[in-house]
Amino acid sequence: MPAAIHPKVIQKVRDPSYFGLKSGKTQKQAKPTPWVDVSDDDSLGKQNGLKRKNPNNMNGHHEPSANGHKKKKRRHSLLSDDGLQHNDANGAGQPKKHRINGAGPSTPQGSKAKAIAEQRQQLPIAKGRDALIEEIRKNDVTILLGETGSGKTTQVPQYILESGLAKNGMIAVTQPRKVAATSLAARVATEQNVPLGSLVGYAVRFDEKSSPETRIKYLTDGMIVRELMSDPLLSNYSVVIVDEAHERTLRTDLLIANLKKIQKARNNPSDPKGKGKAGLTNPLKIVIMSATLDAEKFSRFYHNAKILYVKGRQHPVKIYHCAESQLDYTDAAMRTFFQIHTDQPPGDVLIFLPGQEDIESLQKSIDLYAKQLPADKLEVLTCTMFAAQEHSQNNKAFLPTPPKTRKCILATNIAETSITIPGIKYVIDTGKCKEKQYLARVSGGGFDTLLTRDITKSSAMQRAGRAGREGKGVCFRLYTEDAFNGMALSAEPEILRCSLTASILNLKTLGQNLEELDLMDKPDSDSIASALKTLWLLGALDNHQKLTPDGRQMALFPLEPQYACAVVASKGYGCTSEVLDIVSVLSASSKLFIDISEQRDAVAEARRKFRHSYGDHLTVLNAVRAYREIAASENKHARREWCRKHFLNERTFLEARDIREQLVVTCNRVGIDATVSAKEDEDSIIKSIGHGLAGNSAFLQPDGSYKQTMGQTIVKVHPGSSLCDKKVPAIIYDELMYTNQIYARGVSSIPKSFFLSLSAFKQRKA
DNA sequence: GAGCACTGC
Repeated sequence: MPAAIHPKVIQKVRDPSYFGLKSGKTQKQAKPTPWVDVSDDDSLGKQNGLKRKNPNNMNGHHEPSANGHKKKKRRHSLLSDDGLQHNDANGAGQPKKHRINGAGPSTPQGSKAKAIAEQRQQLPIAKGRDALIEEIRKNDVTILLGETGSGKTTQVPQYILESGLAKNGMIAVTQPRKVAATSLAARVATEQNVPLGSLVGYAVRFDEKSSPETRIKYLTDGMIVRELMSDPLLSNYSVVIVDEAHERTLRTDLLIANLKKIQKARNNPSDPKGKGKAGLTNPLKIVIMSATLDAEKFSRFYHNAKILYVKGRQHPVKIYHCAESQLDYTDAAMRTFFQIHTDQPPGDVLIFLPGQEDIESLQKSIDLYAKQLPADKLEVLTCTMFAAQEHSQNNKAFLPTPPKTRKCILATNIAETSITIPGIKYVIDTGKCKEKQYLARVSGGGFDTLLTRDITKSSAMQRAGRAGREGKGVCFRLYTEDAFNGMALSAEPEILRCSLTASILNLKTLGQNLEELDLMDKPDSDSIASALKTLWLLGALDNHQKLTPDGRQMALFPLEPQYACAVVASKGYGCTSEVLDIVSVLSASSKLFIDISEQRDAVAEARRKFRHSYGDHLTVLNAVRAYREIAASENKHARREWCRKHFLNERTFLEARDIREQLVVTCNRVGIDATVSAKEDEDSIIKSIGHGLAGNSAFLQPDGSYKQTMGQTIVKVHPGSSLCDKKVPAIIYDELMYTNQIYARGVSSIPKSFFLSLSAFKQRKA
């Protein structure tokens, strides 16, 4: 047995005959196929809602198989002569549904871009254009339920613009992700035949292309929530389109709640906060766009707003479920892959797995077995894809598949929404994902968990859909149909499973209290109490939960409140420059230190060069300083090489540089001199950070463990930390993460006496 | 002594 193989792989590897590969020649599998076909040939994927003929299928309160029957009847009763579906007979409690396909022609733009105009007209939504505009004209709030490929995100803003519905302001289209906002804006600018940034623009963090002529603006949900802080009525916009609302990101939820408030104020002339006070003459139109499932919930939230439905364009995907549940999903995935490989026509395979560890071990198993395939078979090329992996590695999945080869991509959720890989014909869905969940604890400040769990129905549908982007596809689910039916409909909204500290701080600057806000889903009181306590500890709120002057400053920084607090505190310690260096790296989206499992020793060796005896925060500072020195003297290529050699992620440095610039601007605004440097006074730097992380601290116990200062939890220093194995009297940490144990990550040593001075400091303030 | 899905300002 090859010595290089990871022990976990050996455990998973079986006799090749297990899936029908024997001594160089292929044969029908020895084992009966474990799959049960649940879709009939004429309506592929119907039961899973991938090719929905009935919009009501998507409300998902019933099991998919039962659903078709029950609701079909209702749908027919909704049909009327004008080609729209009216839902008048269904009682007041039910939201109204209209089908907008099949009405009215649309007007092509300009004669030059004829091809583009034709393309636009081909989109499923084009037929419903006039009906859609009419509904938006008549109603303050419209819910648009559009499937993948309907064209809603690019077309609806243009229809609204062309119809003159947004005469008095811009049309905002919000997106949860930056890439979506920028690329959609570029696409729509092309369709309008204008330069990007003129009539059509976008605004995302670090990047904005817009001008006074901009009428359609794509922006991230985070961006518009920030805008809310300086313009609480969003007076620049006359239409706000919330796209991908079903994802229920924290920021989308806050936006949706505020939009309700804003609309009431702006559309009601007698409201003192509305027309009169703000001098606004333009009422606000809201369009909520959702891909699946939760449309009725949005409708209920907005006083039973009408739901419009538009069909998508997606190739049929045939779905197979396992006959029995699988104990080992990586092993099942491997058997399924080779079944596809031996029995099915050419086409690339995408396997969804929960995390990096599974991906790497499965890749090894597949590669090992692929070598034993008979020569007349297609070659197997495996690619991996996960967030922590270098970009260049992730991008390999996009390269065209070489001739006589079948590509097998092993990916996490990254391939579910964020990235679309072309050429996928087969999807293997393990039914598992990892999800971060915040466990609020009023004492000790709560911690994150990151555990493998079952996916949701909408996630399963999304994964299957990845096989039908370019043609007919097949999806193999490594779980039974019963298991599918038992899955939750969609993921819990983010607001129910993350720390609310930052949101509460931001809302406070708007004079709002989260617990009083009319939210679609309200977080539990523990979560709110824990966040309020943290903000009080940071000195952002006083004893009456009122925003302090420091808190007002903290809210202006695009940082976690803990780090914003550290920046504000750094003014008193004279080390703002260094604190900015550290917090900008810590708030970058990817980690600075790269871990490559095969090169563990080399990684540890390289890391030693930056290691600081105080711990991880000053280790980061050392790395930043070293990079800055290299960057000053070396060219781009040498910089990249230096980063590679030291297992540092250069993209993190570059992103941190952008963040730092933004923080400097904020510092200047609130009167903090960002150039003040502590030079070698490292104690000051740690103390500044300590102000932010005072709630995240633990003392060494006589038995050598660390116990929280604010709670009873025993925490372990994460093995990736520079302080792992070191015993120091007191530590502060960036976060607690529960995986197998409760680990403190991003750990620094701090003098115990600091906490005494801190409480004195707090009393002085109170 | 052991491991980490994905976003956003």
